[in-house]
Amino acid sequence: MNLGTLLFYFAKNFNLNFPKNRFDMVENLVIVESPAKAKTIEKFLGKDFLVKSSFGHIRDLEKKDFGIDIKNNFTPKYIVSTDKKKVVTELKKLAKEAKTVWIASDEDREGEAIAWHLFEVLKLKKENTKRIVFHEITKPAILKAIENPRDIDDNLVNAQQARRILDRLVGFEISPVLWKKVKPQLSAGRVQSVSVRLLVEREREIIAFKPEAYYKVVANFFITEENGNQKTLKAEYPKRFATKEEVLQFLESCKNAEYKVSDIEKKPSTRKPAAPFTTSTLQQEASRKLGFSVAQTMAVAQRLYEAGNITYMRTDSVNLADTALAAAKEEITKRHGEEYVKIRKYQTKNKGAQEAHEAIRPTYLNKEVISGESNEIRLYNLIWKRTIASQMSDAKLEKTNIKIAASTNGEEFIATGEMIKFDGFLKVYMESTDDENGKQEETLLPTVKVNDPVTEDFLNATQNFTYRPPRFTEASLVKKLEELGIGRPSTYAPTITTVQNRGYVVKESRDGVERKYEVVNLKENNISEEVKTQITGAEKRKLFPTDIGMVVTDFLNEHFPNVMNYNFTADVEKEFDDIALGKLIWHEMIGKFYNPFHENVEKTLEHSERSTGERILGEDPKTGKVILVRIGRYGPMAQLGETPEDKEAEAPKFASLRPGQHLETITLEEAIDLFKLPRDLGLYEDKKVVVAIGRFGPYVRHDGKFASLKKDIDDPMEIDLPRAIELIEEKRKKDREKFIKAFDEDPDLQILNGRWGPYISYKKENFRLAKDIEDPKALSFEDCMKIIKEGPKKKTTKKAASKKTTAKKTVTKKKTTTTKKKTTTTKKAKK
DNA sequence: CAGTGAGCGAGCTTCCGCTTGACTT
Repeated sequence: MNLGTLLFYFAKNFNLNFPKNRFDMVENLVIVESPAKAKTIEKFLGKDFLVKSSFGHIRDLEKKDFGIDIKNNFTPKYIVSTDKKKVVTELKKLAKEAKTVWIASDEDREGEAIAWHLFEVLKLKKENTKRIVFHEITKPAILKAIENPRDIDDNLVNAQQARRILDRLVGFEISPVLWKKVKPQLSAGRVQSVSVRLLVEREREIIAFKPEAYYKVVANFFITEENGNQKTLKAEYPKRFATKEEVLQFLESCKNAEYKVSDIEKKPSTRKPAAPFTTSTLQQEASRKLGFSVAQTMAVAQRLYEAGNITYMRTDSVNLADTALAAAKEEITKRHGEEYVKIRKYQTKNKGAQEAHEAIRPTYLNKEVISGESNEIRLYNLIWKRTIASQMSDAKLEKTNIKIAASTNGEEFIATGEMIKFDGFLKVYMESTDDENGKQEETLLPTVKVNDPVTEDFLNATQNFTYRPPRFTEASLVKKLEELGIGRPSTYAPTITTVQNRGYVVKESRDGVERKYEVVNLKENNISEEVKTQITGAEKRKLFPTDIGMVVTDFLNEHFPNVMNYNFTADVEKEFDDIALGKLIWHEMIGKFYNPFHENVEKTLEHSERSTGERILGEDPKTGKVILVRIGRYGPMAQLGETPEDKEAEAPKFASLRPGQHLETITLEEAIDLFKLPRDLGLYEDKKVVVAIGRFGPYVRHDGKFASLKKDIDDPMEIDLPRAIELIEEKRKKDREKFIKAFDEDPDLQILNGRWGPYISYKKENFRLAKDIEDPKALSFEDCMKIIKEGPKKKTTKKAASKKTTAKKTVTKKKTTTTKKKTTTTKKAKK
């Protein structure tokens, strides 16, 4: 070790641990939940306080035997989570040395439980342990908290234990029922199952929806203002027509009409700014305005939080600290003037809210722009605007209706416009809506008086269709869950991931379909008709329930209606509140739920049928055999012929459903088509060419080799022999190019061309070539062996882990997808 | 990488909430 490294080593340790851990005994140890919070608080408290974090919960129920002694008043068995052992050891040591331990976990049910677990696990003593709480990370709030310590609230802790145990019981008792009755590896839970139910019910409403046509009439007028300016005025006829006959009749009655302004109405109105962000509203707005997924929003917000730019991002509170209110007032006054300031205290409307934190806001409101990655800048900007706007004056608007009457039939058209009299908060921020069609635009109306004449330009009646209920986006599902009081800020994003991982839900974009609509015009007393086309039903990044999601939901609805009830969470929350108040004993509450629940589980296991979502579509016209669809071992499938009782009989034929086909909507004709494959196309080079659909989509097979059909270009039902030969030849060419070099020294060693460029293949392991290698053909045998030896060491352990039995295949698959996700986030972080 | 859908049985899966840390096909 040279002098430089020694000095560095010394300096590093001196700064971090030296004064507090080694020489001076720690006077005060403060434990919070989040490390970023610890850093901030340490600054406020000064030298006598060491602030550490528990990284959330440190213990959880054991997984074996539910971690609950059911027969013994549901006594929980907790164990320190493996990833928390290190933290616990460190905290234990520090707590032993400290004179006073301050437990400053959040002031809510979970926070109180964390405090209690810490007390138990760290073997703290009552005399020198103090429980403190604060809702905002400001110096006055922290100092005030230190002055007002209290004891751990056992009732609140019990409420949390009841919550935890209930969730474990529900999840771990119902999931195994699904493994037996539907499919292994499935899951059910108080939150996830209801989330899927929302999607399933909405999907069925959409399937059942029949659009109804109606006609809307719009008129375009010319008008000359007093100063001589000619303006156009667009007005709508307030009534809708159901049929074209009525439209024609109405337009006929408008022929030769003269028009004049018959009435002007002016209505003042005000608009208020939206409350500061909570987790759920941030996710919604970031989705609407920035196109973020909820997970993405949380990841970006986490980075902003860790950099000290915003307050905590998992919160259900709309409250702002007084210091923030004062800063907002100052900022707004400075930027826009005093008349734009209106300090407001918002109150949460959500019943389940626990409000342990502040709303999400910039730490320093005078910082309008931060430095960082582009998504961080954008999200911060959104938070800054929303926070500032929340403390600004109402916008004052004036809504104007101008009515225009036709001389022939006395009917009136209405032109509406909105004028902003005072912009107020609109100067900074405008909340978006989920409404897909209703994009309103500010329209400025011309200046007119009653009885002013107007001239007709044209009238047109456009055929419209009633719109089906919208599908959920991630963010709108979160909004709905929050309204129902289901889930917490820390679980919204993970819940959406879970239901997708279980295969209950997919997030997809789907193309719309063309639809024709009619337009009837009246211009210069001539009625003409035209037919136009529009695209309808297109979806962008929406959540769709899968067939398995639907089957599981139906099964759970039938057998566990109590848990699937949208009010279940709200109802048990009331009881948790009573436990927290000391009015109810937690294990009695759990017992009351559990006994009938468990009986139901047993009954279901014993008596209920296996659930496959089977639907009989009809008969195959060729063979007369039944055609049905159901969920099979490998997913949704169609079956031709009964499952035979005795083994002598002819076995049924099977075919997987194609992407986009669903158990509930597939027609008999579509199912019959599925059995038209495999198709024999003929001979090529004296060998059969067959087209079929496999696990990876449609393909042609020839001479033992496979070539995929081109997506969106080739149709397995239509493809002919010449095209198939084209694909086979293309595949052959690709295979030839794949091979770069082999070696006489060792036949196991090859250089190949892959999807990610050239790579070395050696005994079934692949090694990437460094980017600076220009000509892989020039590599010698020794060069390759060197690359193999220097290849990533960790990889071997990874490989070993994934080389388990085939039964584990799905598990390893899941693992690789999560690691993929992780790498993309780290990549982003680096940028 | 490519036509699976039977049945047996071992051993596994699974919940919600609180936090952050990770390593390459």
